[in-house]
Amino acid sequence: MEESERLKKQKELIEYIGRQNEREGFQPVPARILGLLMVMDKEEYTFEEIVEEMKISKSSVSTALKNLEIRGIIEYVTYPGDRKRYFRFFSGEIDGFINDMEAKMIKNLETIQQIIGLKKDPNSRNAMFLKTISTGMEFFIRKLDELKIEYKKGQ
Amino acid sequence: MEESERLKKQKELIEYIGRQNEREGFQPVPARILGLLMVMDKEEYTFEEIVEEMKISKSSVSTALKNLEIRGIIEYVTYPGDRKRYFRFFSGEIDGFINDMEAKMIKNLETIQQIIGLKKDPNSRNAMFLKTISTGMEFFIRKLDELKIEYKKGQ
DNA sequence: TTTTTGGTTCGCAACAAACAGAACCAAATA
DNA sequence: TATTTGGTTCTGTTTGTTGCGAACCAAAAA
Repeated sequence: MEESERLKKQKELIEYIGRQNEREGFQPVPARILGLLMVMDKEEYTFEEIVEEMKISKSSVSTALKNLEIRGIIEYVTYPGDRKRYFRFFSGEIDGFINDMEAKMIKNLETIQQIIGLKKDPNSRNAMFLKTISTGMEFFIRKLDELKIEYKKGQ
Repeated sequence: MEESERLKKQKELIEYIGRQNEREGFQPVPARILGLLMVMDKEEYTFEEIVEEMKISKSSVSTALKNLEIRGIIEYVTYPGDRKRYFRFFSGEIDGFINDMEAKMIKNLETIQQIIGLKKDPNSRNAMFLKTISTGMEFFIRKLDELKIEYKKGQ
């Protein structure tokens, strides 16, 4: 692939990732900055460089970076004798990814069990449905834990 | 637990589920209606009943119900000689839940692989990170498929 | 001490989302 | 045929979100 072609595709991918991230609850600006830091060949950007590259105001970039950092999605490093901060993508382990998923499932499971616990008739249509779902979720959560161990060993 | 106490807890749970659902991208009104249909002992509500119970305008209820139905989260039934529609929670199988999760993972995986494919230096920090994540995700996706089969057999 | 650098914070304007009210409509009933 | 029922659709208001510019600030450099 030609250089210019590759660059163009990278830019498109940033925009695509931006939209994906928006669906995950990110605001437009952080969503795209995250894309930038993941996709480009240059993997460490200063504040100023992000402002220029994305043509976003300083204030928005400032807010966005803080936001992403607090969430633990990016980090910054500094170099001796250089006051600038260099922002980069912070790769969580796959574990983090799976744990998030699991945490969500567990939260859902707890809610479902609360619903069941509050039903007058434990054999009502919804109660039965929810019990089935609950059992299934318990199964998958248990297995997910096993998989995490299996994966770690395999490494 | 006393009846009135139970009812109060159910109402609180509806509000809680409402907030949870909002985080998943639902608007406030559909989010809470869904809670209502899951939690209450009365498991089939007419349009009019929802309007009264939730104190929401007809227009909002109308939009919300359509919304929830299109997403396949609720359904309605009718009874002969009764023009009203009775809305109720539509329980997807646990499979649906897992499939959603898997679909998301696959989409993420594809994006990650695109990023890697567009890197100039395939050994850059981010490229290496992303490869690790990618491998991990492939492992979990594969295993998830196996688990689905195992679970079905077990039933 | 003054200026520059590398940002942060505040207030506001533009825009988008959410909801209510009212008008509307088709099917059933009187 | 006229009215009621069970909703739907349209429009305007309210509310919330986003992002900018400008003012600001602390640390470093001049």
